[in-house]
Amino acid sequence: MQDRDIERIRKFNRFYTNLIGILDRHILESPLSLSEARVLYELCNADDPTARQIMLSLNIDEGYLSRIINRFIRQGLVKKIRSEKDRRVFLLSVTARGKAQFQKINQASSGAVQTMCAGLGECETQEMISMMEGIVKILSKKYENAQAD
Amino acid sequence: MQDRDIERIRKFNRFYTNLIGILDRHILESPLSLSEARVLYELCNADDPTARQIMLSLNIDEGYLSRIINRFIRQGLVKKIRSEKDRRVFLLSVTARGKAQFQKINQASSGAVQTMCAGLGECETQEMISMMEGIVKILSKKYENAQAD
DNA sequence: CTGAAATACTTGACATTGTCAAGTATTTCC
DNA sequence: GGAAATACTTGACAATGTCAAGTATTTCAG
Repeated sequence: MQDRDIERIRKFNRFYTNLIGILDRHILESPLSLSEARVLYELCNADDPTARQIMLSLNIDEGYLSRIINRFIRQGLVKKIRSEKDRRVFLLSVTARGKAQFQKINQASSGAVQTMCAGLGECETQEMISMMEGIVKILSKKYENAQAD
Repeated sequence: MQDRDIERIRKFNRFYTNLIGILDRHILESPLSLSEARVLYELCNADDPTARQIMLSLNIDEGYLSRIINRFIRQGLVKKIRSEKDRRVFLLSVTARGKAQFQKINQASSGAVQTMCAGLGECETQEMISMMEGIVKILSKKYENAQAD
């Protein structure tokens, strides 16, 4: 691959980093931080999640995560019950309130995406989405479940 | 735009956020933090940069930036001279040492991109790049100089 | 069966990163 | 000439993330 190609990719990366930064700022208007939002996302989308599992899939510090989860519990967003199979682990579940909070963030996030696309024509939008999916398809061969480098 | 479309875009955003996170971790092996690296990038790529200008283009806190720049000066990466035209502003310039540091980060960053693309065929790579540029083209109508939301 | 090692989570201490607001110097413009 | 605006700095602090040691439980080699 040529230097010129790398430069083009990096240019995209800079552009998209910036864009994601703008989108994320919308989410930060919620009572949750970015990391908290990601943890909640993970909790809502994994089945029978545990701290360890989230730590691995989010590649987040174990202690930091422990505090986030316990904050969620204090806020009534999440419950944990000790596993009967292995009493070291806690099975985590999102409460109704947690799900509501998640929905709120979700809607804010979707709203931000809509804002980002406002003004684009239907055709352009579809084109863009299929390019996004094309990129994922090409890159996900390597980065499917990549957490480390 | 349909909910389904938003979800597809958000999926890409999650994928790419994750990918950028992986790439950034390479840069963090340098002595500069991510923000510092971005400031240095900006300093190296703007002409006659000033703090204010960087603050605007990076959308970073003024005080925070001030400290980063003064740290750079202490480290001999940057020099500032008071503008004769307007003695409130400082004209910033990157020293040889600063440029060397920048090159180092640059190379690490390019290396990370290469790793990310390793294993892709020439054709796939070109396809991917043109999709990236297609996305930028579509979105940059709105987000050309977007800093705020 | 026992005890050393491994695993899951917690906690304290701390470093880094980022934010807010007040402060100084200079310039602009009525 | 002086109030308002601009460019930058500084202090105080909050948010975020990291490291390592600590507790409880389980696994597994001998």
